[in-house]
Amino acid sequence: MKGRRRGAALENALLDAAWEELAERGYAGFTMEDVAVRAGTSRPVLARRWNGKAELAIAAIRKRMAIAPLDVPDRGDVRTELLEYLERASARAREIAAAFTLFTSGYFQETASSPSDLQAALSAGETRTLATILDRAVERGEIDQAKLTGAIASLLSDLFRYHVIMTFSAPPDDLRTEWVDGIFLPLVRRA
Amino acid sequence: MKGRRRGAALENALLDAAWEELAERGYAGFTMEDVAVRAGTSRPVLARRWNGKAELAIAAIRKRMAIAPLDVPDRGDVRTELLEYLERASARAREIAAAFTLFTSGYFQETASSPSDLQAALSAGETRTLATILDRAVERGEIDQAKLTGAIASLLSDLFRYHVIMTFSAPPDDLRTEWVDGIFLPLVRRA
DNA sequence: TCAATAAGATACATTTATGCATCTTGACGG
DNA sequence: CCGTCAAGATGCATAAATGTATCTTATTGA
Repeated sequence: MKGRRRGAALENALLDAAWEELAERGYAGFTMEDVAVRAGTSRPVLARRWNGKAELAIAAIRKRMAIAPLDVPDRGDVRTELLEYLERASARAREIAAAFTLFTSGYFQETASSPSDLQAALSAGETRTLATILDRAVERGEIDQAKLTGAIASLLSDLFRYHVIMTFSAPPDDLRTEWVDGIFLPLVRRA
Repeated sequence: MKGRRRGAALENALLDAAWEELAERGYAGFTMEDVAVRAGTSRPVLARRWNGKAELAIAAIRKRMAIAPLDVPDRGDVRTELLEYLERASARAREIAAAFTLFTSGYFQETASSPSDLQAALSAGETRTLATILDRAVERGEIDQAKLTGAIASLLSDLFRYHVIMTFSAPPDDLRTEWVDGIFLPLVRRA
């Protein structure tokens, strides 16, 4: 027996339990009951804090996303920064996959939103980070502004997310390197 | 009153109704009851043919995928063939999105498969089509075999599917053209 | 030390989807 | 023309999940 938890300590334990359930079973198999059991408590405790499973799931994902900030500092070199960006994003692969099951599993049918809204809602910081890296690279003269069309500017994050969504896991190191050296940089490098 | 349907005619009507439900609500909101009502019949008629909603949904998607074959004939030019490939694939956007909601909404948790199995199961023909186009292009000497790494060879279909999954709609014409002319061909063109 | 508050347990009603059993009736084949 | 079989309707039992009300008890703060 380790006593009775209260306030923030309890809430953290509840969100952690919710996250583990989400990561293991996806939003489809996500139930308040299972979360309560895993957290060693009962449903009313959850019901007092969140209205329904959707709210709980979002709160759990948000907390988890906040753990690993995605900002990449200026390293003086695009390639280094892009690889670092992909590496950090990879640490969030399971969070992204979990968030995705949320949107395709009925949440979006209530809010009438499509999964791309997830991009705006949860990974706003992610795309901003990439944009910042590319802006710096343009300033340095490493890449050509004119070659940065919309499709190309989002190419790396698109490839990354597609991989995560399809495999439910992070892209391996060598694949990330291939994206950067074999695809992205050749397309935008200054002539 | 248009009389009582039987056999194959009835089965087609059931699968069509199931497909419309899937496309409208996604797998999460997909119920046998709703399908039966839409088809103008009752649940036992469905239960006699399929065991559960997963089987029914898969049958509906399969039937739908079979409508528009994806083979692209030899046009003598890669660019033409790639654009045609993307155009035909676009006609299937809703099918792909619907299939995807199926896999992320609980079906895969029963079968312990990840969404990439969907790729293998449902769009095997799709990737084969692209591979065929690229093989022809290599033979013609239009693109460089050595440049066709794994990530690049699947680049177009990856971009296409990512777009479909995120927006639940087909990529517009100009975006497809940008993928081909602005991204893919520059990467693989013979020096 | 004690009162207030919230954690935790338990029980009940409700909702939603499903499987199955039964029964009537319409359509097709011999 | 009629018998057979399946379509279609209806009802019931079940299972899973949720919301909520109630009650006990541990913990915190005055």
